[in-house]
Amino acid sequence: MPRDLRLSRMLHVLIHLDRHVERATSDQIAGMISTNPVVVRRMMAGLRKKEILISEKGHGGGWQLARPLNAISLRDVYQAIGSPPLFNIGSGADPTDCLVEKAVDARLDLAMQEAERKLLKQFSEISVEDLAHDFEQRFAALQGDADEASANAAFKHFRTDG
Amino acid sequence: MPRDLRLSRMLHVLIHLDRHVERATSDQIAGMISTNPVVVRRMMAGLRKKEILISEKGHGGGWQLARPLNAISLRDVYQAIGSPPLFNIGSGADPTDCLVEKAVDARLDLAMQEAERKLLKQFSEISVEDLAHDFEQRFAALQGDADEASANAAFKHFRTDG
DNA sequence: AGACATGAAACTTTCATTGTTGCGTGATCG
DNA sequence: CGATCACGCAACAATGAAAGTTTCATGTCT
Ligand code: FES
Ligand code: FES
Repeated sequence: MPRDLRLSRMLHVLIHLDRHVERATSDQIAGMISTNPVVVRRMMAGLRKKEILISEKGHGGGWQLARPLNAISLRDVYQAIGSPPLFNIGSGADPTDCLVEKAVDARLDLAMQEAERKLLKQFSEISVEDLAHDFEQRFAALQGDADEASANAAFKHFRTDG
Repeated sequence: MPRDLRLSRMLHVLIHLDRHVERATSDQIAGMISTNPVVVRRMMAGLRKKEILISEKGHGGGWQLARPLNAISLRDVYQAIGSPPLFNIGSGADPTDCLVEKAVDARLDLAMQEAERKLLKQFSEISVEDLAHDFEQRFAALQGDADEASANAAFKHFRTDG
Protein backbone atom coordinates (compact mmCIF):
# COMPACT_ATOMS: atom_id res chain seq x y z
CA MET A 1 0.00 0.00 0.00
CA PRO A 2 2.07 2.89 -1.25
CA ARG A 3 0.56 5.99 0.22
CA ASP A 4 1.24 9.59 -0.60
CA LEU A 5 4.03 10.56 1.78
CA ARG A 6 4.20 14.23 0.98
CA LEU A 7 2.09 15.51 3.84
CA SER A 8 3.95 13.52 6.44
CA ARG A 9 7.30 14.53 5.00
CA MET A 10 6.43 18.19 4.70
CA LEU A 11 5.33 18.38 8.32
CA HIS A 12 8.63 16.95 9.41
CA VAL A 13 10.52 19.44 7.28
CA LEU A 14 8.51 22.40 8.54
CA ILE A 15 9.18 21.51 12.15
CA HIS A 16 12.83 20.99 11.35
CA LEU A 17 12.98 24.46 9.79
CA ASP A 18 11.54 25.95 12.94
CA ARG A 19 13.32 24.00 15.63
CA HIS A 20 16.66 22.96 14.17
CA VAL A 21 17.82 25.39 11.55
CA GLU A 22 16.51 28.61 10.16
CA ARG A 23 17.46 27.66 6.63
CA ALA A 24 18.31 24.45 4.78
CA THR A 25 19.16 23.49 1.21
CA SER A 26 17.22 20.93 -0.82
CA ASP A 27 20.17 18.56 -0.52
CA GLN A 28 20.22 18.76 3.25
CA ILE A 29 16.47 18.21 3.44
CA ALA A 30 16.68 15.35 0.97
CA GLY A 31 19.23 13.64 3.20
CA MET A 32 17.00 14.21 6.18
CA ILE A 33 13.93 12.53 4.73
CA SER A 34 15.79 9.94 2.66
CA THR A 35 14.88 11.17 -0.76
CA ASN A 36 16.44 13.35 -3.36
CA PRO A 37 16.73 17.11 -3.81
CA VAL A 38 14.55 17.34 -6.91
CA VAL A 39 11.70 15.59 -5.15
CA VAL A 40 12.14 18.04 -2.30
CA ARG A 41 11.90 21.03 -4.63
CA ARG A 42 8.87 19.60 -6.37
CA MET A 43 7.17 19.02 -3.07
CA MET A 44 8.07 22.37 -1.58
CA ALA A 45 7.27 24.44 -4.65
CA GLY A 46 3.61 24.39 -3.68
CA LEU A 47 4.40 25.75 -0.24
CA ARG A 48 6.32 28.60 -1.78
CA LYS A 49 3.33 29.58 -3.90
CA LYS A 50 1.13 29.61 -0.80
CA GLU A 51 3.74 31.76 0.95
CA ILE A 52 4.45 29.25 3.65
CA LEU A 53 8.07 28.92 2.59
CA ILE A 54 10.64 31.16 0.98
CA SER A 55 13.47 29.90 -1.20
CA GLU A 56 16.64 31.71 -2.15
CA LYS A 57 19.28 30.89 -4.69
CA GLY A 58 23.03 31.02 -4.61
CA HIS A 59 25.48 30.94 -1.74
CA GLY A 60 23.82 30.52 1.60
CA GLY A 61 20.53 29.97 -0.15
CA GLY A 62 17.92 27.34 0.58
CA TRP A 63 14.54 27.06 2.23
CA GLN A 64 13.13 29.03 5.11
CA LEU A 65 9.77 29.52 6.82
CA ALA A 66 7.73 32.50 5.66
CA ARG A 67 5.53 32.50 8.75
CA PRO A 68 5.52 30.93 12.22
CA LEU A 69 4.35 27.34 12.63
CA ASN A 70 1.27 28.42 14.56
CA ALA A 71 0.09 30.21 11.43
CA ILE A 72 0.32 27.01 9.36
CA SER A 73 -2.44 24.42 9.64
CA LEU A 74 -2.29 20.85 8.43
CA ARG A 75 -4.95 21.83 5.93
CA ASP A 76 -2.71 24.57 4.56
CA VAL A 77 0.06 22.07 4.03
CA TYR A 78 -2.28 19.53 2.50
CA GLN A 79 -3.59 22.06 0.00
CA ALA A 80 -0.12 23.40 -0.69
CA ILE A 81 1.10 20.01 -1.86
CA GLY A 82 -1.75 19.95 -4.35
CA SER A 83 -4.67 18.44 -2.43
CA PRO A 84 -3.92 14.87 -3.44
CA PRO A 85 -6.86 12.47 -3.17
CA LEU A 86 -7.38 11.58 0.48
CA PHE A 87 -9.09 8.28 -0.17
CA ASN A 88 -7.98 5.11 -1.78
CA ILE A 89 -11.44 3.75 -2.50
CA GLY A 90 -14.17 5.30 -4.57
CA SER A 91 -15.97 5.05 -7.82
CA GLY A 92 -14.31 4.40 -11.14
CA ALA A 93 -14.54 6.88 -13.96
CA ASP A 94 -15.62 4.45 -16.66
CA PRO A 95 -19.23 5.47 -17.22
CA THR A 96 -21.49 2.64 -18.34
CA ASP A 97 -25.18 2.99 -19.05
CA CYS A 98 -26.31 1.26 -15.88
CA LEU A 99 -28.27 3.68 -13.71
CA VAL A 100 -27.79 1.50 -10.66
CA GLU A 101 -24.06 1.74 -11.03
CA LYS A 102 -24.23 5.50 -11.34
CA ALA A 103 -26.50 5.75 -8.31
CA VAL A 104 -24.29 3.51 -6.17
CA ASP A 105 -21.21 5.44 -7.18
CA ALA A 106 -22.90 8.74 -6.45
CA ARG A 107 -23.95 7.58 -3.00
CA LEU A 108 -20.51 6.21 -2.22
CA ASP A 109 -18.86 9.40 -3.37
CA LEU A 110 -21.21 11.37 -1.16
CA ALA A 111 -20.14 9.39 1.89
CA MET A 112 -16.50 9.85 1.00
CA GLN A 113 -16.89 13.57 0.44
CA GLU A 114 -18.58 13.89 3.79
CA ALA A 115 -15.71 12.05 5.46
CA GLU A 116 -13.23 14.19 3.58
CA ARG A 117 -14.95 17.37 4.69
CA LYS A 118 -14.77 16.29 8.32
CA LEU A 119 -11.15 15.26 8.11
CA LEU A 120 -10.14 18.52 6.46
CA LYS A 121 -11.99 20.43 9.18
CA GLN A 122 -9.89 18.60 11.75
CA PHE A 123 -6.78 19.40 9.75
CA SER A 124 -7.71 23.08 9.67
CA GLU A 125 -7.83 23.11 13.45
CA ILE A 126 -4.38 21.66 13.99
CA SER A 127 -1.33 23.84 13.46
CA VAL A 128 2.12 22.52 12.79
CA GLU A 129 3.15 24.25 15.99
CA ASP A 130 0.64 22.08 17.86
CA LEU A 131 2.35 18.97 16.53
CA ALA A 132 5.80 20.16 17.51
CA HIS A 133 4.70 21.38 20.91
CA ASP A 134 2.77 18.23 21.77
CA PHE A 135 5.79 16.17 20.96
CA GLU A 136 8.07 18.23 23.14
CA GLN A 137 5.64 18.05 26.04
CA ARG A 138 5.18 14.35 25.73
CA PHE A 139 8.86 13.65 25.30
CA ALA A 140 9.81 15.71 28.31
CA ALA A 141 7.21 13.86 30.37
CA LEU A 142 8.56 10.50 29.27
CA GLN A 143 12.02 11.54 30.33
CA GLY A 144 10.68 12.18 33.81
CA ASP A 145 12.26 15.57 33.41
CA ALA A 146 9.95 18.44 32.59
CA ASP A 147 12.49 21.05 31.56
CA GLU A 148 12.71 22.01 27.94
CA ALA A 149 16.42 21.40 27.60
CA SER A 150 15.80 17.69 27.68
CA ALA A 151 13.10 17.92 25.06
CA ASN A 152 15.22 20.05 22.82
CA ALA A 153 18.03 17.56 23.11
CA ALA A 154 15.83 15.06 21.34
CA PHE A 155 16.00 17.23 18.26
CA LYS A 156 19.75 17.13 18.10
CA HIS A 157 19.94 13.63 16.71
CA PHE A 158 20.62 14.83 13.23
CA ARG A 159 23.50 17.17 12.58
CA THR A 160 22.22 19.87 10.24
CA ASP A 161 23.80 22.93 11.78
CA GLY A 162 26.25 24.81 9.65
CA MET B 1 -5.82 8.90 -9.35
CA PRO B 2 -6.53 5.19 -9.73
CA ARG B 3 -8.62 4.23 -6.78
CA ASP B 4 -9.60 0.83 -5.55
CA LEU B 5 -12.80 0.05 -7.43
CA ARG B 6 -13.69 -3.19 -5.73
CA LEU B 7 -16.19 -1.82 -3.22
CA SER B 8 -18.08 0.16 -5.82
CA ARG B 9 -18.10 -2.76 -8.22
CA MET B 10 -19.19 -5.29 -5.62
CA LEU B 11 -22.12 -3.16 -4.55
CA HIS B 12 -23.28 -2.93 -8.12
CA VAL B 13 -23.01 -6.70 -8.53
CA LEU B 14 -24.84 -7.43 -5.29
CA ILE B 15 -27.78 -5.25 -6.27
CA HIS B 16 -27.78 -6.83 -9.69
CA LEU B 17 -27.96 -10.29 -8.11
CA ASP B 18 -30.94 -9.23 -6.06
CA ARG B 19 -32.90 -7.17 -8.56
CA HIS B 20 -32.06 -8.54 -11.98
CA VAL B 21 -31.13 -12.18 -11.81
CA GLU B 22 -30.95 -14.74 -9.06
CA ARG B 23 -27.74 -16.18 -10.42
CA ALA B 24 -24.99 -15.03 -12.79
CA THR B 25 -21.70 -16.46 -14.05
CA SER B 26 -18.35 -14.75 -13.67
CA ASP B 27 -18.36 -14.08 -17.40
CA GLN B 28 -21.72 -12.35 -17.30
CA ILE B 29 -20.68 -10.24 -14.33
CA ALA B 30 -17.36 -9.42 -15.98
CA GLY B 31 -19.24 -8.10 -19.00
CA MET B 32 -21.48 -6.07 -16.75
CA ILE B 33 -18.71 -4.24 -14.96
CA SER B 34 -16.29 -4.08 -17.89
CA THR B 35 -13.60 -6.32 -16.55
CA ASN B 36 -12.68 -9.95 -16.86
CA PRO B 37 -13.97 -13.12 -15.20
CA VAL B 38 -10.84 -13.91 -13.22
CA VAL B 39 -10.90 -10.50 -11.63
CA VAL B 40 -14.52 -11.11 -10.73
CA ARG B 41 -13.73 -14.44 -9.05
CA ARG B 42 -10.82 -12.91 -7.18
CA MET B 43 -13.02 -10.08 -5.96
CA MET B 44 -15.95 -12.27 -5.02
CA ALA B 45 -13.96 -15.02 -3.34
CA GLY B 46 -13.84 -12.92 -0.18
CA LEU B 47 -17.61 -12.58 -0.15
CA ARG B 48 -17.99 -16.31 -0.39
CA LYS B 49 -15.78 -16.82 2.65
CA LYS B 50 -17.92 -14.36 4.61
CA GLU B 51 -21.02 -16.20 3.46
CA ILE B 52 -22.48 -13.28 1.60
CA LEU B 53 -22.35 -15.12 -1.70
CA ILE B 54 -22.57 -18.71 -2.83
CA SER B 55 -20.85 -20.07 -5.92
CA GLU B 56 -21.64 -23.25 -7.77
CA LYS B 57 -19.76 -25.03 -10.51
CA GLY B 58 -20.90 -26.73 -13.65
CA HIS B 59 -23.90 -26.21 -15.85
CA GLY B 60 -26.21 -23.54 -14.58
CA GLY B 61 -23.63 -22.60 -12.00
CA GLY B 62 -22.48 -19.16 -11.06
CA TRP B 63 -22.92 -16.67 -8.23
CA GLN B 64 -25.89 -16.11 -6.00
CA LEU B 65 -26.73 -14.19 -2.82
CA ALA B 66 -26.45 -16.13 0.42
CA ARG B 67 -28.56 -13.64 2.37
CA PRO B 68 -30.88 -10.73 1.62
CA LEU B 69 -29.42 -7.31 0.84
CA ASN B 70 -30.77 -5.85 4.08
CA ALA B 71 -28.50 -8.25 5.95
CA ILE B 72 -25.41 -6.98 4.14
CA SER B 73 -23.84 -3.71 5.22
CA LEU B 74 -21.30 -1.67 3.30
CA ARG B 75 -18.88 -2.54 6.06
CA ASP B 76 -19.43 -6.24 5.47
CA VAL B 77 -18.64 -5.80 1.82
CA TYR B 78 -15.61 -3.65 2.55
CA GLN B 79 -14.18 -6.22 4.92
CA ALA B 80 -15.05 -9.06 2.58
CA ILE B 81 -12.92 -7.63 -0.19
CA GLY B 82 -9.99 -7.60 2.19
CA SER B 83 -10.26 -4.25 3.99
CA PRO B 84 -8.05 -2.40 1.53
CA PRO B 85 -6.47 0.81 2.86
CA LEU B 86 -9.14 3.52 2.94
CA PHE B 87 -6.73 6.40 2.73
CA ASN B 88 -4.28 7.52 0.17
CA ILE B 89 -2.16 9.65 2.48
CA GLY B 90 -0.34 8.60 5.59
CA SER B 91 3.05 7.96 6.99
CA GLY B 92 5.77 6.06 5.21
CA ALA B 93 7.21 2.88 6.64
CA ASP B 94 10.87 3.81 6.32
CA PRO B 95 11.84 4.31 9.94
CA THR B 96 14.62 6.82 10.48
CA ASP B 97 16.04 7.80 13.84
CA CYS B 98 14.32 11.15 14.01
CA LEU B 99 11.93 11.24 16.93
CA VAL B 100 10.11 14.22 15.46
CA GLU B 101 9.34 12.26 12.34
CA LYS B 102 8.05 9.35 14.37
CA ALA B 103 5.88 11.66 16.48
CA VAL B 104 4.45 13.47 13.47
CA ASP B 105 3.69 10.19 11.76
CA ALA B 106 2.06 8.80 14.86
CA ARG B 107 -0.13 11.84 15.23
CA LEU B 108 -1.12 11.81 11.58
CA ASP B 109 -1.92 8.12 11.74
CA LEU B 110 -4.07 8.76 14.78
CA ALA B 111 -6.13 11.33 12.90
CA MET B 112 -6.49 8.97 9.97
CA GLN B 113 -7.49 6.07 12.18
CA GLU B 114 -10.11 8.23 13.83
CA ALA B 115 -11.52 9.20 10.45
CA GLU B 116 -11.44 5.58 9.37
CA ARG B 117 -13.31 4.50 12.46
CA LYS B 118 -16.04 7.03 11.80
CA LEU B 119 -16.36 6.16 8.16
CA LEU B 120 -16.59 2.45 8.90
CA LYS B 121 -19.25 3.16 11.49
CA GLN B 122 -21.26 4.91 8.79
CA PHE B 123 -20.67 1.99 6.48
CA SER B 124 -21.93 -0.43 9.10
CA GLU B 125 -25.19 1.50 9.29
CA ILE B 126 -25.92 1.38 5.56
CA SER B 127 -27.19 -1.84 4.02
CA VAL B 128 -26.92 -2.65 0.36
CA GLU B 129 -30.71 -2.81 0.37
CA ASP B 130 -30.76 0.83 1.47
CA LEU B 131 -28.71 1.78 -1.56
CA ALA B 132 -30.97 -0.08 -3.95
CA HIS B 133 -34.15 1.14 -2.34
CA ASP B 134 -33.05 4.77 -2.24
CA PHE B 135 -32.27 4.61 -5.89
CA GLU B 136 -35.63 3.18 -6.80
CA GLN B 137 -37.44 5.81 -4.77
CA ARG B 138 -35.47 8.62 -6.26
CA PHE B 139 -35.76 7.34 -9.77
CA ALA B 140 -39.51 6.89 -9.52
CA ALA B 141 -39.82 10.43 -8.19
CA LEU B 142 -37.79 11.80 -11.07
CA GLN B 143 -40.06 10.05 -13.51
CA GLY B 144 -42.99 11.92 -12.03
CA ASP B 145 -44.50 8.51 -11.65
CA ALA B 146 -44.41 6.95 -8.23
CA ASP B 147 -45.31 3.39 -9.06
CA GLU B 148 -42.62 0.78 -8.79
CA ALA B 149 -43.07 -0.59 -12.27
CA SER B 150 -41.41 2.49 -13.66
CA ALA B 151 -38.54 2.21 -11.25
CA ASN B 152 -38.04 -1.43 -11.99
CA ALA B 153 -37.97 -0.67 -15.68
CA ALA B 154 -34.82 1.31 -15.08
CA PHE B 155 -33.09 -1.92 -14.17
CA LYS B 156 -33.84 -3.58 -17.45
CA HIS B 157 -31.22 -1.70 -19.40
CA PHE B 158 -28.87 -4.62 -19.43
CA ARG B 159 -30.03 -7.97 -20.75
CA THR B 160 -28.78 -10.59 -18.33
CA ASP B 161 -31.80 -12.82 -18.07
CA GLY B 162 -31.37 -16.35 -19.28
C1' DA C 1 34.83 34.07 -13.26
C1' DG C 2 33.61 30.28 -10.41
C1' DA C 3 30.97 27.88 -7.03
C1' DC C 4 26.54 27.35 -5.10
C1' DA C 5 21.55 26.56 -5.12
C1' DT C 6 16.93 26.77 -6.99
C1' DG C 7 13.55 26.23 -11.33
C1' DA C 8 11.80 23.45 -14.65
C1' DA C 9 11.36 19.91 -18.07
C1' DA C 10 12.12 15.19 -19.64
C1' DC C 11 13.11 10.66 -18.63
C1' DT C 12 13.47 6.23 -15.77
C1' DT C 13 12.26 3.37 -11.91
C1' DT C 14 9.13 1.36 -8.75
C1' DC C 15 5.23 -1.15 -7.35
C1' DA C 16 0.28 -2.19 -6.39
C1' DT C 17 -3.77 -2.96 -8.99
C1' DT C 18 -5.61 -4.92 -12.80
C1' DG C 19 -5.67 -7.94 -16.69
C1' DT C 20 -4.37 -12.47 -18.73
C1' DT C 21 -3.13 -17.26 -19.42
C1' DG C 22 -3.09 -22.01 -18.08
C1' DC C 23 -4.32 -25.97 -15.67
C1' DG C 24 -7.08 -28.45 -12.16
C1' DT C 25 -11.60 -29.68 -10.05
C1' DG C 26 -16.37 -30.41 -9.73
C1' DA C 27 -21.14 -30.51 -11.82
C1' DT C 28 -24.47 -31.09 -15.40
C1' DC C 29 -26.04 -32.74 -19.82
C1' DG C 30 -26.55 -36.10 -23.50
C1' DC D 1 -19.03 -42.51 -19.79
C1' DG D 2 -17.30 -38.25 -22.37
C1' DA D 3 -18.14 -33.43 -23.39
C1' DT D 4 -19.08 -29.07 -21.83
C1' DC D 5 -19.63 -25.67 -18.50
C1' DA D 6 -18.07 -22.90 -14.61
C1' DC D 7 -15.36 -22.01 -10.62
C1' DG D 8 -10.44 -22.36 -7.95
C1' DC D 9 -5.96 -21.29 -7.98
C1' DA D 10 -1.33 -20.04 -9.23
C1' DA D 11 1.84 -17.65 -12.11
C1' DC D 12 2.77 -14.10 -15.31
C1' DA D 13 2.12 -9.58 -18.08
C1' DA D 14 0.20 -4.93 -18.60
C1' DT D 15 -1.00 -0.43 -16.60
C1' DG D 16 -0.46 3.91 -14.51
C1' DA D 17 0.72 7.22 -10.96
C1' DA D 18 4.18 8.54 -7.54
C1' DA D 19 8.89 8.70 -6.71
C1' DG D 20 13.44 8.98 -8.28
C1' DT D 21 16.90 10.72 -11.68
C1' DT D 22 19.24 13.40 -15.17
C1' DT D 23 20.00 17.62 -17.51
C1' DC D 24 20.18 22.37 -18.49
C1' DA D 25 18.90 27.19 -17.41
C1' DT D 26 18.73 31.02 -14.08
C1' DG D 27 20.02 33.67 -10.31
C1' DT D 28 23.26 34.84 -6.25
C1' DC D 29 27.18 35.24 -3.46
C1' DT D 30 32.37 35.37 -2.96
S1 FES E 1 13.13 17.37 12.93
FE1 FES E 1 13.82 15.42 12.22
S2 FES E 1 15.82 15.98 11.46
FE2 FES E 1 15.16 17.83 12.38
S1 FES F 1 -27.71 -3.42 -11.74
FE1 FES F 1 -26.44 -2.62 -13.30
S2 FES F 1 -26.50 -4.23 -14.78
FE2 FES F 1 -27.92 -4.95 -13.28
